[in-house]
Amino acid sequence: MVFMTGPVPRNPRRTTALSRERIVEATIEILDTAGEGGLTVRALTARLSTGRGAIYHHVVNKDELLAAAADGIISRVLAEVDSDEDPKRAIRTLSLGIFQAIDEHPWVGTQLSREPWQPAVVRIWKGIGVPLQRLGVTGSARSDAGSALVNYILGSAAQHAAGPRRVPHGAARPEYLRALATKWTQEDPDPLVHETAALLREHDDRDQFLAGVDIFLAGITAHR
Amino acid sequence: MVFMTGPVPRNPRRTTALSRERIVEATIEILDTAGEGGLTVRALTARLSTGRGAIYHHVVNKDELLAAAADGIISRVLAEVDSDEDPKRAIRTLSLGIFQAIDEHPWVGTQLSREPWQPAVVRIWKGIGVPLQRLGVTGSARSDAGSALVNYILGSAAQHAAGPRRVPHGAARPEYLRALATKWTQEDPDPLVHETAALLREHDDRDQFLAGVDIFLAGITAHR
DNA sequence: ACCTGAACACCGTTCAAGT
DNA sequence: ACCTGAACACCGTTCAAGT
Repeated sequence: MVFMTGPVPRNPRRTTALSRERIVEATIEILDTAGEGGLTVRALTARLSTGRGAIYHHVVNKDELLAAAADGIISRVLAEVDSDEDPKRAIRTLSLGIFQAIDEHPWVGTQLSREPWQPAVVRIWKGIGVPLQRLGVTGSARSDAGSALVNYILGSAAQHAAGPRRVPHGAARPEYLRALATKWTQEDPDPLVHETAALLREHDDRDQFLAGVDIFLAGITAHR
Repeated sequence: MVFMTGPVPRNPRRTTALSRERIVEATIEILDTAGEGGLTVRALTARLSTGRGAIYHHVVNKDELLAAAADGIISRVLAEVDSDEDPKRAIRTLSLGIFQAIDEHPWVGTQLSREPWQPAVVRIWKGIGVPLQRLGVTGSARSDAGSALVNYILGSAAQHAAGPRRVPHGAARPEYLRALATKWTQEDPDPLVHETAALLREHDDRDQFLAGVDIFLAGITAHR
């Protein structure tokens, strides 16, 4: 005979105590595997084997959670950039690092466009500001140059995260781009659209992103 | 004595029939007055004096509604740009027009970053492509330049819509920027951060945006 | 102090029933 | 064909009750 004082709990109890770090870690795991739509307080508390209200003891709301998760990714990227490098090279390395991080974690691209003064974005401003200074750009010229670069990076990141990133580089990709190009040319007889559509078929997002960074660097130098 | 066959309907019946145009119009009105958070299917159908399911006869879902509303704003902006103008001037006019539209309708800034091939974004690509062509930029150089400019514009728009735009240019603004600058300098002893914070106090988002467009134009010319 | 999970006040979308 | 509004399957957040 079996004595039971209540229903068997569905989730085994945690072995480690809850903490902000553990919660953010689990948030990143869910975002990476299930995407932004998959991040719900219910999914998060299920994974952490805890009650729904528990996370509100460590974090004020879901927005703070997303900002903390994005900062977790971005701070790792920035930690890898060598600050002794040639300034232009440092800017290219930094930009590409952010681009690649967003390619791997598309939800970061969306998140960075949501709140300009969240920790991750301030980190990027600073990461761009240092090499610009070493490039000899000072005062309001540095503000302008920094703002231009940061907004370009964040804009490319968001567009890439929402679009081509979702299509793998494998078999499905050329098909997807061809369908898109066909749709454009059917809707619009303009030869400009036709030429753009043709280029779209063989373009690479990463290369195009880096070309944009170089246009910027050229403009900053010419501007002086 | 009064005969009633049922409860009095809470909303008076519409005088005009429902249509996609009327629905998009009402969507823009709600977004402008109540913001993105205020746009719910319930609020929309209440304003249109109809049942919740009615809009699904004209529109597939809420995403399509947001994309159509954004396209309504952007197409008006692009219609005003004079295509006979000097190409560089046309690019500045177009960029500023989009920036100002997003300053007035911040929800557009958020929406444009959500889906790269929505009608409003394709319209912007084309609007930038034409003057670039007239500037003598062709082939993959035009792809690169166009992508750089569009991503810069959309990135600036999203950041502006989410941030300083929310603070009016009146009395509250200097206070807000001073508080932000103070927060930065307290958290970080780096002199670079201090200098940036000082510049932040007196910076103007619109001017900084235009300075970025000029850096781009300089870079495109230098790049050639 | 920290955690639990039911309850609350919402969502977008569907669909049988009406006109 | 178009519309209605109840019903469905979710949300994020709160809070009394437990340990």
